[in-house]
Amino acid sequence: MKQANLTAEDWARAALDAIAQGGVAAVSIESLARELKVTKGSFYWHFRSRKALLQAALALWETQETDDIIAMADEISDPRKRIQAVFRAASTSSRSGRLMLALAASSPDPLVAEVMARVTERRLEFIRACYEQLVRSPAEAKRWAAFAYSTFVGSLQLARDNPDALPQGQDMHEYLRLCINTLVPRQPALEPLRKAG
Amino acid sequence: MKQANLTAEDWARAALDAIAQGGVAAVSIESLARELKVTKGSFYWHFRSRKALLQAALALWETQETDDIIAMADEISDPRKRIQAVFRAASTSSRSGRLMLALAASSPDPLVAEVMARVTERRLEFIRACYEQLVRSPAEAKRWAAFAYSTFVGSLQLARDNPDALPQGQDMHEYLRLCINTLVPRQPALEPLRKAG
DNA sequence: CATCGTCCATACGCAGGCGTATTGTGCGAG
DNA sequence: CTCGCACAATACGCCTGCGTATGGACGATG
Repeated sequence: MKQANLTAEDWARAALDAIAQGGVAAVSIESLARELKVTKGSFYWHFRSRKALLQAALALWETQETDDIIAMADEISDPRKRIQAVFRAASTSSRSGRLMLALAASSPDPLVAEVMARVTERRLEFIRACYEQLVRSPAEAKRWAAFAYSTFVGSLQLARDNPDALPQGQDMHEYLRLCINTLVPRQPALEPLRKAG
Repeated sequence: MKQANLTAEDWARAALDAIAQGGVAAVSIESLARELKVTKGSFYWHFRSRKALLQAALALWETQETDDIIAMADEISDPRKRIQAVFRAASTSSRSGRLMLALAASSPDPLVAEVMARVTERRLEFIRACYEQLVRSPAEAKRWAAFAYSTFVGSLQLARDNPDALPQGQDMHEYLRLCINTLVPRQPALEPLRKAG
């Protein structure tokens, strides 16, 4: 009937679920034990401490996240389509977004901060590389990458906290199209004019 | 030498500081008391419970935030300059940004969720009204508003967690200019072409 | 000086979480 | 069968935080 023996990864996955739902602070050994229908005795056989559990959960998240997204996007050669694919992929998985936002929110925790910094760095670098083929200078590519990533993260947050603010259904597609079209320059040398203000 | 008697607002302000630094979970009466050099006895004279403190802090934040920003921006008549002003204002105050992100991260808490939803709603409505004068249809205005607000929130988060990702110093101005120029259509009827992909 | 209200300190009970120590249970190997 | 090991339950001490109860300290007021 039931899976008799738990593994360390089972605990790590449960921890990620808890994080997605209530943040890192919600990762308590005893509450996870209740959810897994066991007691602390089980936990302390698999892990030395709560800190070790968090490290395992973060490691699991890091590999999952990077593997899934980078692998998926690396198969697309056209840089424009690659950016679009990343955008669309991340806009669909709700849990993945919640998880990432919850982790980003726990940046005071140095354990989390280190992993988050590394993951964000890798994602930004990926996007930046896409833009390198679309704009004139490396500095421009960096700016566009930060711009696009910011929009992406912010949209996730808006979708989580104010779902009514993001147009739903058919209009959602229009919204995505607007973002993508705006964030992906059409000619290699296109950048907005500089006479604003 | 010292302000002998604390007020309820002193406690609320301290709570906001704690939230900005460690999230809502970091608001503990006893730690705040330590910081304020008093004991719990003081707190429970001013407030009935921790929940009451959070409510007061949230109320304080809501009025401060809306008053400051809306009042500042309402004096600018040109919708383009108004959007730019909001963007620039929010990009400068570090504490304000941290605070907002910390609150957004605590959306599971229904107390926080309600306030956040209301504040975000008001801000989005403000931006949407600006765009109404810049684009053709109301639906477009809503999309642009969500787009711009997402970029804004995401930039805050990037600035907090990966300050190196956002170009610093002089390049920071370039980044802001890129975002603003891209996010503020120059002619009333301008929207990106629809033949992408 | 006596008294009262305001503001805070002290002391307590209680709950929940971390980590440890000890004990139990099932199962494969010999 | 029994022995040993992987896995889990139980019980404990400790800390931290919430909330309460009660007792000052101190200034205003009469």
